[in-house]
Amino acid sequence: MARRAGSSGAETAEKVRNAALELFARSGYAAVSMRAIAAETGVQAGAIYNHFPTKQHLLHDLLVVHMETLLKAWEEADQPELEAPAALEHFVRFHIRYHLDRSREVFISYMELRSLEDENFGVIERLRRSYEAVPRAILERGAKDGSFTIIDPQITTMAIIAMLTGMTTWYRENGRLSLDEIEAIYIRLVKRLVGQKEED
Amino acid sequence: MARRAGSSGAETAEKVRNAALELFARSGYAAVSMRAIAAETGVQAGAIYNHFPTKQHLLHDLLVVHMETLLKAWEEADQPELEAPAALEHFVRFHIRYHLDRSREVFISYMELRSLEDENFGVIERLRRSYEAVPRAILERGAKDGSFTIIDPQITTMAIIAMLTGMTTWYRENGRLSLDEIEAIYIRLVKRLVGQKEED
Amino acid sequence: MARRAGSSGAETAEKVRNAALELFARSGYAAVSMRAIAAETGVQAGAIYNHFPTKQHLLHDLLVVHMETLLKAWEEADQPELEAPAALEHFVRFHIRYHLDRSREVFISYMELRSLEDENFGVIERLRRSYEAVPRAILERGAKDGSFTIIDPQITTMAIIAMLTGMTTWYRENGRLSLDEIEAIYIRLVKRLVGQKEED
Amino acid sequence: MARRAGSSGAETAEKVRNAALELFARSGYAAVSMRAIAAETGVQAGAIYNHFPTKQHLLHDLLVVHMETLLKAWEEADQPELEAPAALEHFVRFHIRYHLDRSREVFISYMELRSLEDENFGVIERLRRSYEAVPRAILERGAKDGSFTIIDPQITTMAIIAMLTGMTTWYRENGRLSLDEIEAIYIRLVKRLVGQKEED
DNA sequence: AATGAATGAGCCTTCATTCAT
DNA sequence: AATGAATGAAGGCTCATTCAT
Repeated sequence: MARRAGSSGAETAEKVRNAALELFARSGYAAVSMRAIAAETGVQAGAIYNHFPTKQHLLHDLLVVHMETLLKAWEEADQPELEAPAALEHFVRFHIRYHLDRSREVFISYMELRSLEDENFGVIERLRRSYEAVPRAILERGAKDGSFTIIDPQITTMAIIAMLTGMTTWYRENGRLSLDEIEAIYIRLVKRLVGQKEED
Repeated sequence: MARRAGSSGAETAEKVRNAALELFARSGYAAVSMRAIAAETGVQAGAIYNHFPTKQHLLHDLLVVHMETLLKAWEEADQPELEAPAALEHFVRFHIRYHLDRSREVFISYMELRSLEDENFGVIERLRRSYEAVPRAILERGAKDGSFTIIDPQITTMAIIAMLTGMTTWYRENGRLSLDEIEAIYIRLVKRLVGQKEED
Repeated sequence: MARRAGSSGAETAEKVRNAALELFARSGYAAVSMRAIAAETGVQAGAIYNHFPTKQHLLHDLLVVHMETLLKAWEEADQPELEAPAALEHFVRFHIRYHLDRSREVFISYMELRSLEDENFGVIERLRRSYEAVPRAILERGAKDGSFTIIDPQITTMAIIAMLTGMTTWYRENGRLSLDEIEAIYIRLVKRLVGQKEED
Repeated sequence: MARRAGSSGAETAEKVRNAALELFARSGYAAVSMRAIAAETGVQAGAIYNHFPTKQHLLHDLLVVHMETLLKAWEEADQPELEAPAALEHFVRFHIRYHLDRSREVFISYMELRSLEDENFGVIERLRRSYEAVPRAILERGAKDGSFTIIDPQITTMAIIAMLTGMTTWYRENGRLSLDEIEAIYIRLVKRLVGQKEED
């Protein structure tokens, strides 16, 4: 049998991307075989190669798309007119929601950097830096206008990102706290980190 | 030739453990072959099986030893008589130093949990919980005696650990800040997270 | 898009034949993929199957066409009225020129016989025998009329063909000797093989 | 099962070489799979890699060993004190006997040069030139001392080698002529090519 | 007549593991 | 306790071929 009626290229590529995302997140890039991805996608392994030239390209593609989507999502969410405190809160909300929706992407984009070959690694690394620049800029703005008392902008940025992203590790839909509650707590924790007085 | 003069069993086991640690940390469990570990150790692959029954056991062994050593190290470092604020500072220092010294163990103990088969997974997970109980207990002590204003002990614990451990990701020996400086910054950040007034 | 404007069926079949010829000669039948032939032709692999039912048919077609063209070319070149010595010289000239022009066909017709499935093999083998009969008949004619002193017609025939065909292995356009010079030398060598006195 | 009692490394390597030789000669390098070689050898495909790092190395090894054995065999057979005519006859006998004994090696050493990667190709090409230098030197010696009347030493050399080697293509043990008879015929043909008077 | 997507088999190679030595 | 050779299963990828479009 060749192509089944009704299947289209773009559709398969998307299904492959999804299957790979799920499996890479669950078991790690190296532990997932092309055959496993194919099985999850509902095609033979060879068919994947009509859409991605190598397994490495597939990972790269996943990571690039994730980072670019993240950056674009922020661009759209960004409200540049906000003062630093409101901007920071806005960013935290955005980051939590976005990363929870895409926990698999987040996970592999942190875990599988080492699985990328050199050149691909650089591309992703640069995109990631772009994203880290977002909270950092807010921190520096708040530091300048006196609304924050930052200890060290660079380290505080990394601390905030690590703290927020760590959430994807343990968050469960039916846990003790609702997402809204968790979000509220994290916002307060971040305010403390940047030395902003709490109103409550 | 069987055994090379001067090599003893325990010595080889240790060299294997070291090689595996290094390689797992660099490339991930699934991406590292027994042959690669053997090559790094200076023996043939078959020889590893005189010391570890399977690759999975080797990983398990590494993680158990790491977690147990960490717990034992804390037991020795622990100064139960300290008040909560001093105890927290003590813990932060301990955690940073210990984790920086063993960044490879830390890394794989976070990354390769998923590579563990079910039973082994449980063992490590329990040990990890034991360690997380340490800062959590300090937080709760400080909350009770009024020296901290904790928002949520559970989340704050996870936040602190994520924040501190994240450091292993970007710390470089010759970076902008010395280890002492970084440590001092992190201590201040942690104090903020627990709502402790800064003396300085 | 289906067919590109300006391309016609017969045209594509010819381009495929040419590409296959080139690639089979360079790398061998088994080492050349239909995709490679398609790429060289400027179409997708599937398109080849509109012109040749299988890869094996393509090879067969190439060899049959080559042998038939060769035989037909000889039929046209043949000058039956020539005496044996002149006929032999005529044949040598013909063989060298023809084989040099079609070195790729010659090469694969000698190399890829083994890649042919049984039935196809027989067809080509028979055509080849027909061609070998040409010099052999000349030799026997010359032997009978006393102009040659043949040691053994069969072996001498094979020796002449091997000798002449070997040329395609090392001949280079810009070598030490021109084609005319090489031809002259080979004619003299062949005359020696058949025991014909040299006039020069 | 690991190793079967009684099997040794060198033994297996030799069996692999033999199987590969046979199969490469019969079907060509590209058409023969490692599995096929393994099956013929009586091991699993993976076992071959204990002896040869890649399929390409296996081919290269086969060709190098063949050419070196050939050169060494000639060194031992060579009788430098012989006059050119006797030396040539000696060489022809040697070449025919040796090439008939090793027709598979001869065949692939001519056919599979193109299957060698560049560097490997160079090694074999050089060895081959060394061998071609042998008859050429004899021809030049005989030309100088007047026992031969060579038309062109280079081309005559190639012609002789092509003629003799072509024999491996059609020789059958139970053919019309015995090996001794064929040999005698070829010696006479070669003498004609070098312009030596026949005594008989 | 051509494309693009798919299949199912097969390829070279590597792997965890075993075992005679 | 180590080597070296082997197994059997898999892994990434390619291939000849098919077929809906």
